[in-house]
Amino acid sequence: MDEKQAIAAFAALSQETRLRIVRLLVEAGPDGLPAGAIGAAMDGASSSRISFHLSHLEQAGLARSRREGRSIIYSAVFATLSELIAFLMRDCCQGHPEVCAPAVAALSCACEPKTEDAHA
Amino acid sequence: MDEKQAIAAFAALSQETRLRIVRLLVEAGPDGLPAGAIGAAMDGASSSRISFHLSHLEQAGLARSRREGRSIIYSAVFATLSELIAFLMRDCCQGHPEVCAPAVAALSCACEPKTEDAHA
DNA sequence: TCAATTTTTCAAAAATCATTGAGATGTTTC
DNA sequence: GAAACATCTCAATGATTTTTGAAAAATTGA
Repeated sequence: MDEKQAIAAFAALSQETRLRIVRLLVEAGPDGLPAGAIGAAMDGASSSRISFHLSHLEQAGLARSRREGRSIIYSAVFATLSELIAFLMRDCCQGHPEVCAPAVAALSCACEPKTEDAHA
Repeated sequence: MDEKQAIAAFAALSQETRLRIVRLLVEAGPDGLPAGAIGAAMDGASSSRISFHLSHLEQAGLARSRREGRSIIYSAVFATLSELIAFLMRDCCQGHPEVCAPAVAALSCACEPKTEDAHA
């Protein structure tokens, strides 16, 4: 991930509705959710507003879409999220392990850092 | 770090000049750099422009300032960067270890994830 | 084919953000 | 105290982003 992509991703995540959509899509997993359901989850925001934010997220590489019947299903692009975390760590760790280490340690989710020779 | 803080941090990082300033400050370490030196490093941007971006970063908790003689020295707030990474991981990992694990593995910086019982 | 459903597109209005330049503030040196 | 230095504040301007509402496209079912 280069600087441009990172900036686009940060911009996409710096808006309340979009950040909430991303969280929703991450929860939803690879199957994703139809645009309508996403809108309903966002205080029933107008369809054009949701469409705007969804295409913004897609533009930033954080979501992808596929048509299924008359619905359009959006799902999170986990690779981009992963790359964004890596970007942030690369940028922030330069000689400062005290930045990354706590973040990794604070990780109370299902992620187990692969400790077997993880120096890519 | 709550949603509001995360949004502020993402917004701060989603602007080229600010992202570059953050990188510079991270490189500079805890000693930081005077505003003038930061401006000089940014293609010699005008002082008011740099001041605007620096106070934006300070507002977002990503930088702090102290006066030293006639200079004002800015330095990175590593804790916020760390929390932002943790926020992103928390959000993105929910049941999806394949997101975090590669990011952690891709970590080619000096950060060694503390593997001794790091389940805080 | 017609009507209903789902979502997008588009243009206009509103809101927010970035840059500029002038002037103000605090600090040091003489 | 005056001059020089480093940075900030403020108002004006321009640029970008967000929201809204109306209309258009794609799909399904009768």
